[in-house]
Amino acid sequence: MGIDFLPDKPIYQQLIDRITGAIIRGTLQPGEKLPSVREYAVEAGVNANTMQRVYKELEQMEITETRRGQGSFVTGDEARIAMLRDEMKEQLVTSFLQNVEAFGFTTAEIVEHLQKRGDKR
Amino acid sequence: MGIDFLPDKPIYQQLIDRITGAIIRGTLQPGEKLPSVREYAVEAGVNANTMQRVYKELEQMEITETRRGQGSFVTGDEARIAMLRDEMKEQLVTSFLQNVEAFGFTTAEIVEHLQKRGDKR
Amino acid sequence: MGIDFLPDKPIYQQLIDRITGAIIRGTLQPGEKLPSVREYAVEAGVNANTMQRVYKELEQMEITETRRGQGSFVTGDEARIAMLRDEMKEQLVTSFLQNVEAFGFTTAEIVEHLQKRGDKR
Amino acid sequence: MGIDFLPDKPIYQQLIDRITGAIIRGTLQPGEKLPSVREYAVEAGVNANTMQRVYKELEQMEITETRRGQGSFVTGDEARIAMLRDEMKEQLVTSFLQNVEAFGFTTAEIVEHLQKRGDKR
DNA sequence: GTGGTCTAGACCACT
DNA sequence: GTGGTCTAGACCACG
Repeated sequence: MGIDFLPDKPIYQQLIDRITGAIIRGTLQPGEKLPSVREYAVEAGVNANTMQRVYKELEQMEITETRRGQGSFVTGDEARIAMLRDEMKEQLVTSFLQNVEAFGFTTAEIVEHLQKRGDKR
Repeated sequence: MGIDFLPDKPIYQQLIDRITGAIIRGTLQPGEKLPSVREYAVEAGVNANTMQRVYKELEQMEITETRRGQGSFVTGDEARIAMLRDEMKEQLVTSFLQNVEAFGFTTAEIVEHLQKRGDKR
Repeated sequence: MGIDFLPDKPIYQQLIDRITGAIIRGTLQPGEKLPSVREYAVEAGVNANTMQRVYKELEQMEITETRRGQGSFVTGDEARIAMLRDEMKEQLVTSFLQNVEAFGFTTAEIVEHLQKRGDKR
Repeated sequence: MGIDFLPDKPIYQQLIDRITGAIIRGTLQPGEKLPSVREYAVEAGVNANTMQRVYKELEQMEITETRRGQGSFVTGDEARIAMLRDEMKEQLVTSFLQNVEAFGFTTAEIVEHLQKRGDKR
C-alpha cells in the first residue's frame, strides 16, 4: 500500500499515466468499475483531492465515465481505447525523437542501443 | 531571434539541452568560446537571469569552464565530452523504456513505429 | 425502458421537469393518476429513492396530490396548472436572458439564431 | 470588491463564464494580460486555489495562455475567440430549446415572450 | 457511500 | 512575484 512516485513529475500526472496504462494494457477492462476516489486515495497513499483531480482529468480525456453516486467506470467505447493506445504510442515516440534530434543522435544509433537494452529483459 | 520553447519543460532546461546537444554534435567544438550570457539571452529571447542559470549548471556538469573576465568555454577535455555523449544516450533510452513499459507496449512494437517515423525525415 | 438523462443536471430534477412538462402539455390530464413510485422507477431505470424524492417535490409544488393508499394524482385545479405553465415560461425566459446578457449577446441576435434553429425541426 | 455568486452553480464555473463573457464581449482584448491568480482571487473574494482552477480550465479551453512566471494572457488567436463566441451562442440556444421542448412550449410562443421582455430594456 | 466544491495554507519551480 | 502542486479537512448533492 502506497505507490512510489518519481520526484520530478506531478503525482496526479503519474497516477493518470498509471491508470491509462492499465486501461491500454487491458488490466482494466472496458466498462470496469474503478475504485472509489477515497479507496484509491488510501491505497495510493495520496490525498483524496489529488485522486479526485486524477479521476476528473481521466473523464475529460473521455477514457472514463463518472456516474453520480455510483463511481467511475472505464469507458465502454473500445474504439476510444484503441485510439488512446495509438495516441499514447505516437506521443511517446514523438517526444522521444525530439530529444534524440535535439542531442544530435541518429535514429539508427538509438534504435541499436534500444534493441540491445530491450533484449536483456 | 527568439527560440521556440516547448510549453511543459522548463526553459532553462531546454537551453541546457540545446547547448549540450551542440557540444555532443560537435557544432560547438572543445575549447570554443560560448556567447556571453547577455548576448545569448537576447538571441534566445529569455531573461538574463535564466541564461545565467543555464551557464552555471553547464559548469557544474563540467562541460563548460568559466574564465574570469573572459567568458565561458566548452571544456577542452574530449574524453569528458565522449562520456557525456554516452551518458545522455543511456539516460534518454532508459527513461524512454520506462515509459514504454509503464504503458504496456512491447519494445519490438515501439521500435517498428520508431523506424517508420525516423525514416520519413 | 430507461430514460436518457443529461449528465450535468440532477436526475431527480430532470424527472420533475419531465412530469411537469407532461402536465403542462396536457399529456397528463388534471386528476389523472400517476404510476406508482416503484413502477415509474423501474420504467425510468432509476433508484426508487430517487423517484420517491421526485414525487415528494411535485407534491410540495402543489401540482400533484398524494392520497394515502391510492397513489399520486395530478392536481384537479386547472387554474393552478395554467399558473404553473406561466411560471415555467417566465422562469425559462428569465434565466435564458440572464445568460444572453452575461455573455454579451444582443436579444435580436439570439432570437434570429433561435428562429433558424427552431424552424428546422 | 467581492462578486455575488449564484447559489446553485459552482463558483469556479461562474468565474469561467464571467471571464469568457468578457473575452467574447471584447472587454478583455486578445493578448491582454489577466490579473494574477492571487490578485483576482482577492478581488473576487474567493480562495486562490479556486481561481487557479478557473485559469487552468480557461487554458484547457484554449482561450487563454499561461506563460510561466509571467501570468495568464487572453489568446491572441482572434479566430479562436470568434469560434468561441459561436460555440457559446450555439450552446446557449441549444440548451434553451431543449428546455422549451421538454416543457411543451412552442418556439413561436417563446420567441414572442422573449421579444416582449427584451424590448423593455 | 459516491463524487463535487470550497477553503486554508504550505511549499516548489520558474522568470 | 508568477503559476503549479499537494495536503487536510469541511460540507454539500446525489442515488
